[in-house]
Amino acid sequence: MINITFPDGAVRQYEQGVSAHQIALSISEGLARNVLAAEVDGRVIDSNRPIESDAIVKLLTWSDLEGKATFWHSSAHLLAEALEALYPGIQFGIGPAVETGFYYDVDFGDREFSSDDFKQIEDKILELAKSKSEYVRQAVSKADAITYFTEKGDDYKLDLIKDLKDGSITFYTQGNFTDLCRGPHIPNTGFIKAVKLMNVAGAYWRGDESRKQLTRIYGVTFPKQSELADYLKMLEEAKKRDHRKLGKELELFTFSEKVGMGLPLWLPKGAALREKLIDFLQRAQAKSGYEQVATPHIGHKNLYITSGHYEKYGADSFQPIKTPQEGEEFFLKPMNCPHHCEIYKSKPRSYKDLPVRYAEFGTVYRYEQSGELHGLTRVRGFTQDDAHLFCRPDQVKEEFKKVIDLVLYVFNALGFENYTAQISLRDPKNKAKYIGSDENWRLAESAIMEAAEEKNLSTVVELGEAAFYGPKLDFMVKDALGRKWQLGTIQVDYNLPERFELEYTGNDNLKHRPVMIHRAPFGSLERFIAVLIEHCAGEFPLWLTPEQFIVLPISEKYEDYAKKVLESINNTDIRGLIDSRDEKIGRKIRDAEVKKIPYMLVVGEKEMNDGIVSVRKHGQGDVGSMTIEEFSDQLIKEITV
RNA sequence: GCCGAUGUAGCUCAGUGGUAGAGCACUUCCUUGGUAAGGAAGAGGUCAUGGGUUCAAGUCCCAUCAUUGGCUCCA
Repeated sequence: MINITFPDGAVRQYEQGVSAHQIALSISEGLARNVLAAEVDGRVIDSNRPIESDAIVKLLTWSDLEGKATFWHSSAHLLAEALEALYPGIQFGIGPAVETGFYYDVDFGDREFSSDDFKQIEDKILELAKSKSEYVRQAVSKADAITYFTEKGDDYKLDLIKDLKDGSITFYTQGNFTDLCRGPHIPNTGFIKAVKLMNVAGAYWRGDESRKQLTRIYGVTFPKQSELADYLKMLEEAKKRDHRKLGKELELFTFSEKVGMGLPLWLPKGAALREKLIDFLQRAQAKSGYEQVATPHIGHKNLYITSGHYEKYGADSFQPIKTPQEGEEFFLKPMNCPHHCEIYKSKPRSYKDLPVRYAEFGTVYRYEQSGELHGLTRVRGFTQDDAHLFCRPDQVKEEFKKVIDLVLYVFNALGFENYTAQISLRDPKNKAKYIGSDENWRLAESAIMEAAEEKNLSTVVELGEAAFYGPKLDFMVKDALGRKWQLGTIQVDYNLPERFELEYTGNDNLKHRPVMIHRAPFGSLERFIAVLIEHCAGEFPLWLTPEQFIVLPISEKYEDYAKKVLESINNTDIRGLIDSRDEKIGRKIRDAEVKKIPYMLVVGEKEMNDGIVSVRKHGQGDVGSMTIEEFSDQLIKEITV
């Protein structure tokens, strides 16, 4: 007998070699029907694999992340079986589960393939699923594996096997399809009740741009038809929040082919939003000892040679602007740091002066590949809420912690709760990619880790994600479609001070090198606003909304009173407008609701006589009447909270 | 940059090789109203651009540009 410990701590005894399925069956038949796989001592295995010794066992169902992943991985195999049945002779790359669903990379050879073929494949998948074929695991020798895929003619699988150790190779077979696979899998294909192929995309074999591009087919499956329906509905809802759609509808920004791709044009309401965000952050920064600076949009080539950016990005950037006479070359500024370094250098510094904090809403230009551009989240011209802190080595951690506080203040004020913090460190196996000494990197990396820990941030550490000049701490937020975006960033930099030969005089009367910290709580205004739009579905916090209230006169006769209301409320902190169109009140209300204007003030005979306004709140309806002053006071109060 | 999809009025979109369409928005007129769309008329188009096939192309083919879903990239 062996002891099986459950997640709740309960321990039960079973025969040696018992399977997760049998364990489930001993608890209830319903559970057994739903078990997809099992986590045994932290490792996920098939539910029919024998458990030979004492173990901690978690039965995995659809409600577990690992259960879903197993389900989708098995679905990928089923997709492959369907594809092979429909298009004999095609070759397969890899087919893993992803965050939502799965994909399979396929080499169709000369065959054309497009999403028009989805229906046929989906039908085939459902047909195969109905046969309830078991997923059968089989350990094979490396030689046998090679023989099998050589006969089958699948070069990609052979490429994968090449890197595998003999004795660790397993095949999984369901129906007529056998795949090289570590597993685990669900018991049989019958669990898969609903399928939807989502899209088709190109993907390089092993993610390498120089290798062949395969056709990647994305899909998602569910154990119930209704879950698929819910999922599709959720996607529809998410689409409604897309910042590109809302940006257009709310007249925040636009793009013009003539101006150029990836270069956003801010419309009046969008520009107002930007101004408010800038003002908000500048106030917070002023309190934290930042000073505003301003620098030009271009910089001399030598500036970027000094900074190292020319060597690293020169060829992949916007190409230089040349002067007609002297043959000088200037680059559009891709970042503000070199300029700020020169500002630091403009006079001698004492240790008593540090830290120095230079902030600038600096617009920068980067040549992003055309395929990377995406709404406001990836653009070629954008404004960073940039600042550079120059401090003594002993001040790094303290400054870092202050910046973390500032970022969290911003997130809190704008209602971002679901962020993750990522510490990006150097790839220890590829040190050539980075500028700077090992010692400097070690110092920088430990400063970030310690500051994050002392601020109780929950972080994930990613190796190889650091910038070439230093490690960083990034704050990531998810958009409406579940895509992760990096917002705030804090980066320690021991390299630029070196390259620019920045120094300060210490209390020992010797020259010392300051440490530089780059930081941007928003990341960029463009990306931040994009994520903000999706986060709040276009219903911004009242203080940020470009149009906070609208006066709706019942008819032309009350136009003058409406103007009086507008003028007595409008001040620098509150902005409103009048809808003086020749339309009925119902129509004006509808249009104001669609525009998501927070407050609607209906004025007619009654209001004019009593000097009041009838207030309607967006999404809530009529909230009663009050005097103009009462409304104004309430608004100011709401904005300052 | 690569693979796929898309491109028709300001917006959202119909359009089956044979005279370019709808709804909303816009302009004018009627209407002067009480909490989510009052009525009528009008104006608005090089069907992304450039080639080709055809008696005839928004429609079929090719190229280019842009948008878009991914891949690679993101100082």
